[in-house]
Amino acid sequence: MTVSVVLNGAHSATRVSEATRTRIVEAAARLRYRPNAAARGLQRRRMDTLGVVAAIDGGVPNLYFLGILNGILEAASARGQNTTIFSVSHHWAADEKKILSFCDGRVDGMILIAPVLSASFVEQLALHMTYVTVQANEPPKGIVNLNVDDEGGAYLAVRHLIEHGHRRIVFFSGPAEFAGVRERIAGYRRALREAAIPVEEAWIVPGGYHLASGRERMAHLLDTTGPSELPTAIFCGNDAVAMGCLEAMAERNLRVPEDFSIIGFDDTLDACLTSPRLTTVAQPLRTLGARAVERVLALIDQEAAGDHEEGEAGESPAEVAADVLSVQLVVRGSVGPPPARFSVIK
Amino acid sequence: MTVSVVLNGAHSATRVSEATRTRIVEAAARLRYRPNAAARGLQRRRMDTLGVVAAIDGGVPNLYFLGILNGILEAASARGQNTTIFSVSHHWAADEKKILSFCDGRVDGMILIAPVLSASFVEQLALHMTYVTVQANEPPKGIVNLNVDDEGGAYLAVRHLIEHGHRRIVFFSGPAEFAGVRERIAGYRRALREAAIPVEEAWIVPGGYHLASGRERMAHLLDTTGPSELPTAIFCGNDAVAMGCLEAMAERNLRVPEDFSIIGFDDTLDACLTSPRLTTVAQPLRTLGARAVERVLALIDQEAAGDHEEGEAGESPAEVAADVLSVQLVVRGSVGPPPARFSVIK
DNA sequence: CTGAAAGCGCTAACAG
DNA sequence: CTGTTAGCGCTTTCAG
Repeated sequence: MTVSVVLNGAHSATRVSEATRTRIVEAAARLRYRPNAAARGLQRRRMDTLGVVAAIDGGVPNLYFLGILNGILEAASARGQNTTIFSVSHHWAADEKKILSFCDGRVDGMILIAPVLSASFVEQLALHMTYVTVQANEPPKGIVNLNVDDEGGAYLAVRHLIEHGHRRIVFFSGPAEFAGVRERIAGYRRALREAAIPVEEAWIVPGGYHLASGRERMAHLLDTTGPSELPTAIFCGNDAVAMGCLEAMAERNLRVPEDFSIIGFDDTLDACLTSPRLTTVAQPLRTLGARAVERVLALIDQEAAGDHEEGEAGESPAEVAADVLSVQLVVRGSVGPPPARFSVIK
Repeated sequence: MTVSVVLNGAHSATRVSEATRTRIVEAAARLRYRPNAAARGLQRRRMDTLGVVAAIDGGVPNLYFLGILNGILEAASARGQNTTIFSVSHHWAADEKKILSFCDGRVDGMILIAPVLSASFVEQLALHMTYVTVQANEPPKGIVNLNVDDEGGAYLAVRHLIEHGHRRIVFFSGPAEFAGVRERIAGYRRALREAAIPVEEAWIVPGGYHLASGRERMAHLLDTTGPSELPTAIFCGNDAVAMGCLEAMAERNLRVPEDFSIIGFDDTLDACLTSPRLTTVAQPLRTLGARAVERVLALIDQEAAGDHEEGEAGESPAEVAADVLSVQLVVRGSVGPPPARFSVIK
């Protein structure tokens, strides 16, 4: 009907007389007319909705997720898109079917946050849904994966320590299967190598990315190492681990940064709540989310266009934003010079 | 077609022969058939999706929201519902139009989290959408509003302080227009009254619910009050404010709980990250979210049923779960006896 | 400039 | 037991 035309804003060539226009608008108001999203979606083959798939619920508030989500929400809303959240367990493999079941046209595209992907799943999902990943463990070939510069961040952190005179630096790393863990180790190695400090393999300590793990590793280190063998600084794989370290030290009346320097990773907001406030490497979480939105939307549009005119492909592959975002060192109060108990080796 | 019947699980009386059933299932698999949510929604008048409206983005990660969201996500998913998030600015009034525009059938119901509602908006929204609120500033008549026992929580907190021997207790309260602020003040008064401690009106200090406000209020208190006039304990309107207090004190080398006892409210997870860990009043955030889901869903079902058979109304108003959830005191390390500098007044 | 007609993918009622 | 029919509310040609 004419109604559709006027209610959706003038449709190009078709102009409507002012008389009927107001008549329609009034009627709509009187009838409390609301357009129906389902019907519109059915017709337009577009729901204007993005799906976010993430393992939100780690028992612990997932600040990391919240940061990205804020970026997504903001960007999506700015482009008139809704956002629906699919929360999965941390066992991605167990929830693959569930995710697939969301491929029923209720969202136009998906953003998978820090997914643990299997090759077969990637393939299946691609069949039914256009999607991008953020910090996937194994960036699947052919899928857009947004990432941060883990290697560079770790390098920055460790170099910061070295510049303060530290040479005995332990790295409390993360679970091997997680995204970015390998890269952070590489950055740690590079910084040491550059300073001609030999890498002590035993000082790269793997463990979980949670507070308890940080506390345990620190406690273990403190309890089993002779005073002269202790490191002077700890580079922690994330902020939670760093906070665990802080706790373990507090329990033993050790001070930061006087007795040990501590540096974290992520800059989730709890980093400024510790005492002393944590020096850490900030990830651009919001930007990550916003960028993810841009990228899926681009894919969706491209696909929609492709349906109509198969040509015009590869129109601007040069314009795509980089998929690796840079990180930033945030200097706060948890790093100082090495304690006097060690002579600073020149 | 028969297809619909078999793909949706046996439809009561209509049984399908095993032969055609497998034929259909196979064909579906071969064709990579996916049902279409929009079409189904259009027909069933039900999207199986809930909307969550909240002001998520306070610049600061909103742990409060995240807690509720987790509860919602879990409960919704358990009942086969999706969740889409509508993020609004903190100026609810400015976003009323936006919220209304989401009433287009894409969600079957809404949960408004800590909304600031105007009477006219409540009315309008009710016209187009079934919804419940969580901790609305002014629980609108006739709308389900979930709440926690703010009064009781404050009472618990202050009594805890009193039991430790404190009698000089300042309350760093919240913004007057926020939900629960009045109630917490009432709880504070009740606890004091019960202990026959006169209420010093100047000790109920209003202010924002953020860290900086806590720091400022504490600094101001410390800087403008003679030592003999100082309180021995601070009851903070939320955890962020408590953390601000902690910071202000740390800056002056004051210790907790030796010099002052501090108690918070919310138990957002950062409460255990402070040093000492914060004694606080825990809100059942997850439960709040889960309960909200139950309630909207019940309303939606009821409404859907009402369309068919107008009767049978008021079938079980007694069964509805209470709308006020109880809170719990979480004792950690930030409360101790009053400092020796004050004699404990009997 | 306006309205009639077709159809998006699905479900529900009803004949074969 | 199976297939046909008629919309759900909207958009989009395409004739009046």
